Amino acid sequence: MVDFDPIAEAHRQWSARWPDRADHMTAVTSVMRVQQVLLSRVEDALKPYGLTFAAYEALRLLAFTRHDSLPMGKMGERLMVHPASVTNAIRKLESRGLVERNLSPDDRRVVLAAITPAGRTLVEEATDALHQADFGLPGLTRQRAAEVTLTLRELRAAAGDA
Amino acid sequence: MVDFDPIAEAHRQWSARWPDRADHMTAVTSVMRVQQVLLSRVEDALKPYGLTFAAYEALRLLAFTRHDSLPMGKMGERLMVHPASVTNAIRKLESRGLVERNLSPDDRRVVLAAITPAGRTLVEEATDALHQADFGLPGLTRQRAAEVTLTLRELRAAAGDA
DNA sequence: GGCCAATATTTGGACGTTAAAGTAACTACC
DNA sequence: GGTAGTTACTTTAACGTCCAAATATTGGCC
Repeated sequence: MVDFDPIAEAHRQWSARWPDRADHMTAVTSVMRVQQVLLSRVEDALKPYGLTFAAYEALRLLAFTRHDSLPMGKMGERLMVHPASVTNAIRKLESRGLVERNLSPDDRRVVLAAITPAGRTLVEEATDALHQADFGLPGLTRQRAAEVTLTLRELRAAAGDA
Repeated sequence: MVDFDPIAEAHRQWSARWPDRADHMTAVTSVMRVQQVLLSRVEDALKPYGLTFAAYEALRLLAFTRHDSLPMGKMGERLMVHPASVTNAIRKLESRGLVERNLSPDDRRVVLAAITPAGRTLVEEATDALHQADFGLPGLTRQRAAEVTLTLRELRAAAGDA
């Protein structure tokens, strides 16, 4: 616990000037902070495996895939990131031998990223670590986690996403 | 609405393998996504003023301050970011004449960042723009925004923050 | 068949964040 | 008073994200 919460303090400041706007501002600030803290927790758990969360997500996605490979573009869609971010993530994974890149035989514009056996082994270990860390949210019940997801889906909708 | 939600799809994948872990994973993923979308919306609104959200927050904080200035370290605490991030943000604002840096007369280790008249003018304009954009959350009621903040405070607590 | 538009990926640049190391200045204590 | 330790800030380096521009390949259409 902290004796001073900057978010609450900011809300106080806004309320004094724009009482009818403070709640939206604080909601946004809260999202930013939760993301920051959660990312930090998750990356702590992944550090022993030399993976960032972005790298982990890419690897995890490939491991889920039926044929262990996916076009770069599809990965960007699933991970909801810019194509350049996928290139960046896959390049590092490839240099560690966790992923391979091959041109698609059907369309040579397409690059297929495929997880290697080493990549599969690592991602399973890393997944165990994340499970043990409860994804940075120890103490949160399953049910509450599901409710949070619903609330955030509403927020995504309000922001024009999904 | 989108015809395919990557977060829901990911939840499906996790549920098939780790039914009792999927909810936490999805909650985390949702936070990351909401942050990404919200940041994008907010920065769209700030773009006409040449401000990023980080720069805006620094400027806004200084404008709230009694004497229009704050030590760099205090800014880092309030904004909940690393000292290096404050240095980075203030350097850019200073180069645009929106902020000044002065050594504290009391303690010459301390750098006081102070908002300039130009900075104050700009931050008020930018604040209006954010208000008009409802901080990227049009359609969300005040009440709902406040509820979201409470939920996120619970999440921060679960993650070990605040 | 041949040219133009659309699609897929990469490259380079700008920004934000953190961790770790370095510099300067203040404080405590013998 | 002089040395040791702490504190404040900056610098450097690594990573992630996005945008805009460049490259390559495919597909449509006259």
